[in-house]
Amino acid sequence: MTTQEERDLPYDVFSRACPSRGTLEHVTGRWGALTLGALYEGRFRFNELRRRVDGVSEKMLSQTLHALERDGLVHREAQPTNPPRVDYELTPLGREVAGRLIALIEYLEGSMDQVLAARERYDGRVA
Amino acid sequence: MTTQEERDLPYDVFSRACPSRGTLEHVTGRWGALTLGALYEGRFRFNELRRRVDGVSEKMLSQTLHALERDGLVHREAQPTNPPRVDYELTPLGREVAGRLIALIEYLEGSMDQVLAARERYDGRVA
DNA sequence: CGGCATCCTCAGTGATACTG
DNA sequence: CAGTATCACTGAGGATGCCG
Repeated sequence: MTTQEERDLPYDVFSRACPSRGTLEHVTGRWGALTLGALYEGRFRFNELRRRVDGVSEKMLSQTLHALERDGLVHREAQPTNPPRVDYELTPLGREVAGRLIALIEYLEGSMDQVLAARERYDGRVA
Repeated sequence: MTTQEERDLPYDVFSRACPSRGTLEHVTGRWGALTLGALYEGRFRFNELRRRVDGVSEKMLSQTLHALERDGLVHREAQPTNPPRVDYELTPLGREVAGRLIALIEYLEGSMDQVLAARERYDGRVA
């Protein structure tokens, strides 16, 4: 078995100081994951995204998009028209990352029956 | 292209009310992701885990493990000895989930050069 | 429409102490 | 060793208002 110590990668997310941990949090964070998931479907304007990611506030979506853009996962394209039009889409890198995230999300969605059953068992034992 | 509306799954994480969103947050949350990642390597005792997940507090690790156990992703095995000995390991379901998470993490770790470069470009444009 | 600035709150988090 | 309990604090995040 490969232990963590043996991995010895340049960017080890298990280390507190590694920048990869920050990026992982942008990607997997509450709104990051959902935003990437939504963008995996295509290219969207700000308010379209906002509607797709149910519950996200304007501020958090804006903040999330900035973080992802800075990390090179999302491309922002603004047209200086009036009214302004801004489109967001994944970069090739973002697409790779989002793809893996989607695999996780879809597996989880498909396993919710198991999860819910486990919860009932757990709560039954504790209660 | 498959739009979100067309998916129409029983558990849609994009919906605010869906329980899958809660589980996704347990899995991808700050400590959840790292804990699952660590447990993917094998079976560990509480304090062993604590050392592997750099920076996690006792309280947060405990809380994280409880949430993952409740969701049926982690199995907890306590021996009523003295001193007490408790081992944690992934369930089969947890192993599937963690595997997909690992794929994401490792891709991200391997792409950090790109990410860091993107950040410099971004910061350069803004500054 | 697509934001940014501000204020405010409370839930997530860490530190500390204690227990079986 | 493997936690639980308590407290204090920070910052994530929501609400509101304004602007190009």
